[in-house]
Formats: sequence, structure tokens, C-alpha cells
Amino acid sequence: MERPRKDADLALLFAALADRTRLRLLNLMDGREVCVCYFVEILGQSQPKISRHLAYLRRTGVVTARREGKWMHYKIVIPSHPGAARILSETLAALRLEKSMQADLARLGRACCASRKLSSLEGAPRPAPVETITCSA
Amino acid sequence: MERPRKDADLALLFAALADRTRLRLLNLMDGREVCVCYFVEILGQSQPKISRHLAYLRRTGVVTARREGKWMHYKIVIPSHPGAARILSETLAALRLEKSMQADLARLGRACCASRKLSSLEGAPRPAPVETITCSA
DNA sequence: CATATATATTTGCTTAGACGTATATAAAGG
DNA sequence: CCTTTATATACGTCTAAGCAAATATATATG
Repeated sequence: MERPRKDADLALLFAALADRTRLRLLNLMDGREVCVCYFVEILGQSQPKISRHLAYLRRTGVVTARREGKWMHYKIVIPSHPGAARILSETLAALRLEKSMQADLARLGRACCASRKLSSLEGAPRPAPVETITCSA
Repeated sequence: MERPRKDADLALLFAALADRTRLRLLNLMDGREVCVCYFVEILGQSQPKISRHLAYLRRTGVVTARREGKWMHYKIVIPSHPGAARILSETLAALRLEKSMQADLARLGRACCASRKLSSLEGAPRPAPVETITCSA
């Protein structure tokens, strides 16, 4: 018996998108799989807070998680509902235009290159485009 | 001093869209201005409930209201934020594909043609495409 | 002005969800 | 095993927002 996948209910998707923190997380995951530790580092918010928002996104089917040793990687799931897929896609496109979202991505780039310098990210797996997931661990 | 128009904050738009009743209202307003009495009639829900959801949409700038005598007409406002405009547009397109939304529109069509037969809608102004607002009152 | 009609707002209650803090779990490495 | 590290969940609190029922406001009309 499948879970009720409430996939057709757009209201649920919108609820998932109706939070600034979750939008920032999704923007960081746009086109790449990202390890939780980067989210915490880049958003500068508490680990439980990040984790709760990721759980919310997971519950609503907007993202999936993959474990790799100690690390959890999250990535966006393209919704099977075509309308939802287009809305999510337009949302990501709109986020890309926002200054603060570009800043987040810049920090991700820097954190990624400097992860051995940042005490909190020593040895963390680097984020990579979804197509080519390589883990430095 | 302008109101802070929180226009750039997509999260607020998504919150406005994150409710089934509001999505039904928006679907009915897609391309036309609609009188509140039709919303009540078609959704079959209490007048205060409809009114509260319309107030929510108004507060978030998604719709505007126009008074015409006793009647209030609501219509969608295309957001000035281009990203928001596209998201709203995709949302309306997705709603158009839903069975239940099509049924609502069918009821609107019927209520409109039969408004003199329905005791609750006697004399109510007919909804019309935004371009050509004609009121039968 | 009094009444009826259309719509909006208030009140009181209930629930979802956001937050911080504390704690639990899972994996890796001694 | 015991500890450390990475992440998740539970708990208590607070606020937003949903609802129904009651009431207020605005307009038209007698």
C-alpha cells in the first residue's frame, strides 16, 4: 500500500514553499546535492532548525535525502505532477534572481573550496552537481 | 510613506496560495472579475469564511476589490514582481487542469446564466471577463 | 429614518508550525 | 565498548491562521 502521496494537492507544495528558510535551502539545492553541514554553515542558523525544515521538505516530497556515512545529502525531487514541477521550476528561477540567494550560493562556493580551512567543515563532503556526485570523504 | 509592500518576498505569495479555499477562489477569478455572492454560492461555504479568505488575498496583494453598490467584485492583480507573476500564472494554469476546479467554473457558468432562478442570487451582478465588465444590476 | 441585503469584522476556540533547548540516534574511530 | 561527529527528533512555548457563530458596516430602498 502506497503512502497517500498527496501529490496532486498544490496547496501542500505552496505550504512547503511558504517559508524563507526553506526557500534558501531549496535555492542551495538548485541543480546540486548538498550536505546538511553546508546548510548550517551557510544559513548561519541552528542545526536543529535546519534539520526540521529539511524534514518538512522531505515529508512533502520536495526533496530526498541520501546517507553517506555520517553525512546526509539532500536534493530536490522534480514533482511527478507536471503543474507542480513547473511551479517549482519557476520558483527556483525566481530565487536565482534574488541578491540574497546569490549571496548564499557564493558562500556555498567559498565554503566548498575552503572546507578544509573552516573548522566546522573539516572533512565534509563537497557539494557537487547532481549529475556527478563525488564525495571527498 | 509607502506601505512596505513586501512584494519581493515570495514566501508571502506562497502562504497566500497555500490554502485550498483560496486556490478555488483564485481559479474562479482567473481572467474575470467575480462578485462575492458567487463565491459563496459556488464554494458552498459560509459567507464569513469566504470573506476572510478574500481579505487574506487582498492583504497580500494578490487580488483587489471594487465596490459596486451593495456588491463587491474581486479580481486578480498581476504581481509587479516578475517572478511572482510567473509563479501565479503557472499556478492558475495548473488549477485549470484540475477536475474540481473545472467543476467550480462550470458552476460559475451555470449560476451566471441562471442567477434569476436562484433565490440567493436574484439580481446579483453577473461575472464578466475583466475587459468588459457589465453589471446587470 | 427604518429595514433589508451584501459583505466585513470580531470573538472564542483549536491546531499547525516556527523557535530554542535538550536529547536521541547513527556512523566512525579509537 | 566508549567517544566523537553529524544529524534527527522531542519538548515546551508562542504566534499565525483556520473555523463557526455573532455582530458590525455599507448601500439601497421604502
